[in-house]
Amino acid sequence: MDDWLKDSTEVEASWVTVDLAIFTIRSGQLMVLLIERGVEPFLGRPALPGGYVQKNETLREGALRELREEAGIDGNKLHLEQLGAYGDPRRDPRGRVVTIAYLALGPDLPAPVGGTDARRAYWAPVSQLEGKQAALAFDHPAILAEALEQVRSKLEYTAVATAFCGELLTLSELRTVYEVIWGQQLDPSNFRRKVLNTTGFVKPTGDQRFPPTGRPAALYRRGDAWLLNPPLLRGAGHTV
Amino acid sequence: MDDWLKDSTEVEASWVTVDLAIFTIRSGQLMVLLIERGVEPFLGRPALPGGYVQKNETLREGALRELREEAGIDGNKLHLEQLGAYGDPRRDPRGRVVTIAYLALGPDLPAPVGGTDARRAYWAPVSQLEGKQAALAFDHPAILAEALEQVRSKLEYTAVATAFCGELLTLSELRTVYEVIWGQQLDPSNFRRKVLNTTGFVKPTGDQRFPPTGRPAALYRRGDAWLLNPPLLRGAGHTV
DNA sequence: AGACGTTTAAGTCAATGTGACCTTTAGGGG
DNA sequence: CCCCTAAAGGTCACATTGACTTAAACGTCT
Repeated sequence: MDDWLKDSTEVEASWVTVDLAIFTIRSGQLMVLLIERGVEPFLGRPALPGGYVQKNETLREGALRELREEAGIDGNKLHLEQLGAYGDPRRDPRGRVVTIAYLALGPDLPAPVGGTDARRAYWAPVSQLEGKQAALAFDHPAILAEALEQVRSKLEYTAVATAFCGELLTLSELRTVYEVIWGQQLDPSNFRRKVLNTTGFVKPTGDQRFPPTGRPAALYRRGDAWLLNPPLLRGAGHTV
Repeated sequence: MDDWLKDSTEVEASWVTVDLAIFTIRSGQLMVLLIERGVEPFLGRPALPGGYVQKNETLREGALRELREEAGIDGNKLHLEQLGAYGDPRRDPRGRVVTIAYLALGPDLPAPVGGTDARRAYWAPVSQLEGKQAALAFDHPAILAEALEQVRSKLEYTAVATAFCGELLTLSELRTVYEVIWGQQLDPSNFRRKVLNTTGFVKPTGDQRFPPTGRPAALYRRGDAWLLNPPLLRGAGHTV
């Protein structure tokens, strides 16, 4: 890169990486995808998957590539949005590394495979990680915390909850997403009323799904609306 | 920086900058601070203020420094939050430049002075910029658009509106912030009821302010609450 | 001093949304 | 056929909202 770009000796080039906070719901728990680092620094420590942004790719393309390489996940199937940039000069012992964190949400995803820089990849329950600041490498505890708050908050104001469900979903499934992520029970009847009265949240397909026991559930598809108006607030009420 | 960092020849170092979308309200209009570029590329074109992140400073510290250098504004007085990272490899003709956009909001700020890379700095009414995609340099039209949507949305769910007011504020001032940014009139009486019923939005001081005409207005201070529960939604209703 | 204009403050009321709870419906299995 | 279970649909008191009206507290003008 040309040196005339710099207008001060205090400026230096940086490495730019993307890190991914990938969430899914498995066996009734909110899970985040972690890797065990196969290279220094933090060799052997758990971390969020990620890697260097390459030449000629956008940040989002880099995130999609790492999603495929490190987690073996096809990014077209899930929701991907930028979370923010983390650039504390001391966040990486190797030097100035600015990372762009991405948030990815998907339905029950396949068991991941290890990638290039990772010994192995696995789903970790979020409940076991919260509070344990020391576990993850780099500033990944902070990134994970912000990602979690982002998810919990976006459930209220957007239809992002459908990203955790498959193409066809029942209202029970959707309600379970909220219950797992908010850690609080919701009234099934009121939830149904709220969702169906919010235009564009879900649209009926006419089909049904037959659970092992109980009345069959109507199947829905994601609607066109993204912002929920009015929002679906997590009130203090009804924590069982 | 050590070369062993790179794990692929496809990886390259990047320049990292911060760009600022600084908003204030002046003469009943939402204004954004623009500079006229004094260097290539886009020489002479209007742009958001910004510059390179220096060694040993965090991204936020870089944003605060640019705020001071390019706009002559003390960052301690205003609200500063990160908006997101923009890293399309074609966004800067000089090469790979990843910029971290920051959003800054403040009460009626002083007339700005030009800085190092800027011929001059000035407040531009947002209403004159919206839609005119060609005016701003780089991808700053997109950054400005996202910043605006962020502000409009955050007014609903957070107490960020107080950032546009001074330390002491009246409910009319606060309502005007909403009206200017949303471009829609609000019912004074209902607005008052909503704000005062939201615990922690504002707290009374006991003092009064005497306008040139009319009944004196009670003075309030910012409250402790950041998230508004329930939110203050901009319904379709009451557009004058 | 008193009437007036202006702005803040407070009150009314119908319509709507919410939380808690109950009843009915439609399956599968003993 | 009855029981269990989960979905679907309904009830009702209560809180919130939007539109509107009324009262209070200034400065100013006559």
